[in-house]
Amino acid sequence: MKQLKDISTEEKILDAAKEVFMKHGLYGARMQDIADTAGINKALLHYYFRNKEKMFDKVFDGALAKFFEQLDVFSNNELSIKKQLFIYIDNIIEFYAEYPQMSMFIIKEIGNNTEIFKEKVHIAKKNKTLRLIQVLEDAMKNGEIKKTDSAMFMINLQSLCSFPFLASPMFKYSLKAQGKDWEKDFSSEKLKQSVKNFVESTLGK
Amino acid sequence: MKQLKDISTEEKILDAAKEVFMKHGLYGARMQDIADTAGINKALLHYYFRNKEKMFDKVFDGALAKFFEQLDVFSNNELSIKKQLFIYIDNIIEFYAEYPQMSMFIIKEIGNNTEIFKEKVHIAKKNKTLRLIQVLEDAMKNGEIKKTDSAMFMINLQSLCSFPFLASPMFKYSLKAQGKDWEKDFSSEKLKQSVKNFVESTLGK
DNA sequence: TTTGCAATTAACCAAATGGTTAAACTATAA
DNA sequence: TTATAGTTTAACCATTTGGTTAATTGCAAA
Repeated sequence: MKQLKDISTEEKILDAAKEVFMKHGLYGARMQDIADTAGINKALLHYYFRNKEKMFDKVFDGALAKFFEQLDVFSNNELSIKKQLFIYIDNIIEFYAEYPQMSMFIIKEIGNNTEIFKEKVHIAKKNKTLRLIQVLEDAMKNGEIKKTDSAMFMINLQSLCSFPFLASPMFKYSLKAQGKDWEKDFSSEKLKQSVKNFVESTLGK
Repeated sequence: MKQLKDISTEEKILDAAKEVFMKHGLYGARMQDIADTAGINKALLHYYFRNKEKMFDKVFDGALAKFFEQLDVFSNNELSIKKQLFIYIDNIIEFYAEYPQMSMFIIKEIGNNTEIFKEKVHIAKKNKTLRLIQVLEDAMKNGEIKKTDSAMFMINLQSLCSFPFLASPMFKYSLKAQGKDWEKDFSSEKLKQSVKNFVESTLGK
């Protein structure tokens, strides 16, 4: 029972920390806010995690690990490149639907401290090596897909998948002003289809 | 000379405020940081702008006005819809190249306080009414362009144009890890072309 | 030169914030 | 029941932060 309660409190804190850090970032997040969100005394935060930065690291590392998990698809050489891309699109969009603030979170922290990020990514990636661009260029040479600027393709792909979630407050507002309804006009499924269309028209033969 | 100096100091403060607010947002920005960046005493900030929020408003209102300026193209009915879109793409990408943090800035503030944002937008838009979606749907009915989900098209378009600038720290890092160089592989011109290709293949007949 | 007013600064204040500590509580093993 | 160890809390501390104030500087009109 003791063990169970321990985990529960630590869990409560981590959940609250995730929420608050995602919203405000390391810099803007307030310890009291996290404590209130978790429904516990502020001192407990320091009891479980020595200080703000250590707590932030825990949250950030978890986020990063989940982020890199999505890239595993491209290690599967048995699938065609397009199949791999389609699976990746499904996964990454579902991931962003669950953690809409994730890309902003990562972008901000990467910008604030490139060196530490480099180290963290190294750990999160473990032995995995991501070579999406290489995989793409190989497939282009094979004639498996149309030739195109591989780096720009990757940028476009990431843009299409993550921005809608990041910017949903803006889109909600903008669509409403034009007599549309975000909840009706947007869904993860629609976005998946739309991104796949983009891939098809860019790479498909 | 007095008048000129006044403007110069106020200008210095606004430039510094823009820089710091863009980087950290209202919540995370520090008045001392702004003062240091402007190279003046902190008290001067309160001398020219009563307080932090008022100063933030000035910066935010300016940003918002510039943002909405880009939408003027769609009021020009003499150009074909595709021409309008191409001009918009050129303008908005150049805008983001100059203010890379702008969309994150707007998104964050819209999310934090929808009501105030609504009011600000109302002022920034003035008499302009934006009906990009309506314009698109009309052109589809005319047979001027291919039929597609207009809301999703708008979302995709915004994603492609603004995310690369937002996420440039991430892309820089990611490309480097794959043996590529962001400075070489990415340029506003390349992005413009890429987005235009997207428009062409989505709407073109 | 002197006067007067706007611009600028150093020093200060109250509130907020990250962090600490000692006491109190809780559950379990003896 | 009691001793013990882990858990939780209220009260506190030092620093930071937004904001104020009174004094100083600079400059233009008299």
